[in-house]
Amino acid sequence: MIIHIEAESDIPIYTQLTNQIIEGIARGEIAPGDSLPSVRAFAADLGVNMHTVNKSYHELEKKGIIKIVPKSGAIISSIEQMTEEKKQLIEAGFKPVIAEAFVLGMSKKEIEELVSGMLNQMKER
Amino acid sequence: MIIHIEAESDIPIYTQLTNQIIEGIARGEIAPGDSLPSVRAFAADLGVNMHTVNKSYHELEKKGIIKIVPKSGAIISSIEQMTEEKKQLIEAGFKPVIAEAFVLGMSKKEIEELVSGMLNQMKER
DNA sequence: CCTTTGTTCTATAAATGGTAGAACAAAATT
DNA sequence: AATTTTGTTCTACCATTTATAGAACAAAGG
Repeated sequence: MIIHIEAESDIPIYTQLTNQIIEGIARGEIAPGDSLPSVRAFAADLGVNMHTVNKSYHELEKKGIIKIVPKSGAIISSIEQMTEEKKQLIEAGFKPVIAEAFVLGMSKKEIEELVSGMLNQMKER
Repeated sequence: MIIHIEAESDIPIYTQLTNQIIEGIARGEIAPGDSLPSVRAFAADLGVNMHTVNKSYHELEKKGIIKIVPKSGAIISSIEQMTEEKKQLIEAGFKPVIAEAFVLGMSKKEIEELVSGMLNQMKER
């Protein structure tokens, strides 16, 4: 999986990393059961600090996407059940981007097609 | 339009305000041509600092959603043409939320229905 | 004429983001 | 068994961001 960090971005490095790992899973490049590199190895690979990678991993664990097993590694979790709480968090994430797309002039149909197109880039389960 | 600011949130106050104004426009509660309150009046109303509202307004202007006319007010803009650059910014905004929803276990169909449902809360143009 | 307006400036305080180094105990490897 | 690697934890430092505060200004509005 190729990670591309932009130091100049206004998005924090650890967030860029978190998002790109999630996108890698969505695309099927890495799958549940697979291990992520160690924080030290990944940090050296990306040219960032160990603590920055560590923060990203803990963010992913908080979201329920990976499981950090001390002295063993960060393993991608299997998908658990969809709770109402999780669904509301996801909806809260969608809210501002949908409203902005609509206000900036995209039609409902265009937005739906954009979302469908992006979903087609992801690997079916 | 009702604005609800959560001081305890990890989302900056000016971002919360920006998003809720955008959502208000999307719902049709405020329309192009309408004026937003003055930074001082809005700040007093919300119980936040004048500069915080000012920052939100400038963020909205940067996005092309309002026009700040000095000594006159902040007027909601009409929708301009959809450029390829704007579409790519919107797509970049969708990317992480779609990937996360998918990885957290929502099916493509569920995601599409969630988006459609949220779009139906918005006022047709 | 007076108030309101957005802008601009300085200032302060807390939180965030990123890097850095060191130390530790446990797991994995050799 | 000895060594390396691992995630964790701690302190430390620095720049930026977030939020508030007050003051001053010129221009628009009533």
